[in-house]
Amino acid sequence: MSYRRHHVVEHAITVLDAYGLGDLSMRRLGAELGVQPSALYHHFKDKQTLLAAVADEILARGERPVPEGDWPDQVTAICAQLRDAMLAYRDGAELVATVSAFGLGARAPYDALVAALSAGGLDDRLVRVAARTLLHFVLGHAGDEQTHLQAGSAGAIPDDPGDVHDGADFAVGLAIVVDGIRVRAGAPVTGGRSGPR
Amino acid sequence: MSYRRHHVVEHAITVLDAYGLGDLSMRRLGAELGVQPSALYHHFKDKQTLLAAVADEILARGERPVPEGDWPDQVTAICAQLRDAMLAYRDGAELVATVSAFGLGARAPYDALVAALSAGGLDDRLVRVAARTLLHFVLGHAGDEQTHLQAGSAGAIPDDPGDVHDGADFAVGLAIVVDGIRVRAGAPVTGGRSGPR
DNA sequence: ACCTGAACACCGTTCAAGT
DNA sequence: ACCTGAACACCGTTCAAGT
Repeated sequence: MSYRRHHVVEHAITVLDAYGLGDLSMRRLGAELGVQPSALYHHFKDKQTLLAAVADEILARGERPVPEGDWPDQVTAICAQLRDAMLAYRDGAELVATVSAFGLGARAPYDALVAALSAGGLDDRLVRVAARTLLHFVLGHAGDEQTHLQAGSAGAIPDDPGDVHDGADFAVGLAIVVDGIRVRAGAPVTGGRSGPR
Repeated sequence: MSYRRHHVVEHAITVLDAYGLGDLSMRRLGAELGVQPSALYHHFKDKQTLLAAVADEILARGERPVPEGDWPDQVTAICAQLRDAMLAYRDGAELVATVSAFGLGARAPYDALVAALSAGGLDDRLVRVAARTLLHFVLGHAGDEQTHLQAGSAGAIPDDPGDVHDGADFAVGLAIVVDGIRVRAGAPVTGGRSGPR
């Protein structure tokens, strides 16, 4: 819809990536587009709605085809894609988390997870709980990663618990959740090494 | 420290619970305490620091002794306590999530989880990743619950994916994560039913 | 140590009016 | 349909000065 509306979303992403979520204001956005702030309210009912559109666009830009395979492979791929999409822009994870906390945007990843889990034959209740649990992990972990990533290239960060936060940590955390779902689905647990102790 | 500082935190919790995080401003807090907003900066270096103190106080108020038992029992109890503490005050989950995203507060639950997992004999790397994964699940789920809980007693909420969000969903999600940790630790998976399919 | 008063540099949102 | 101009009701933070 509306060439102008899409243009606003695109420029909002530019501002977000350059200055961060805290500096993404309606006034600033209007000014940079050469328009009064009030003009933006012709395209978006409020700031939340604009942010939801921005989040959805960021997620859409990161979209990759879901690979062939069983549900654990697909779920892993969807989660990795979601993480990559959020980390691709400054404060991307915080933005998506904010927006989805209000129940506004970021439905695509949820729907993709539900589709993969359902096709895997899990029952509906488990599908819903598992999809949300995966999402909570990915959003939370990506938020942590981004905080620590951006702390390196900017202001100080306090003590910090947990330390590492690289791709390897993400893979381990994700494997924990996927294995947990496997167990609950009654599937054999193939991924985990089964005996350091 | 400082009788006055603690008094400010206590009143901030009152305001939070009555009007929500969006209405918890330095100016309003000052006004209700019969003090200029600038006076608050004698006790807290900025708003983030005040919010971190508020979050920590809310978590402290929800503290319960960790029960005897093996690590899965202890971890489950710690997570349930954390959830209850956040749900006890309006916007409690959102507040704790915000604050811990900045790496400022909410270290107590993380430390408690690390202690329980370490005592369970898991290796250090797994302990850290597992603790964060549990935290992401609990914060995310509690945030969802609170959004839907408060949507009932106030403004409208859009479509909503995932639906249920009661204590039972929390238990299932938590069991998924705990089982996943069990698998990775090489422990026998006792909790899950092992065969609807 | 704790607080006041005043200022600085901002916000989101609404609304009549214009083209 | 899309935008302007002006206003309303706010923000967080700093800082000299007071007691």
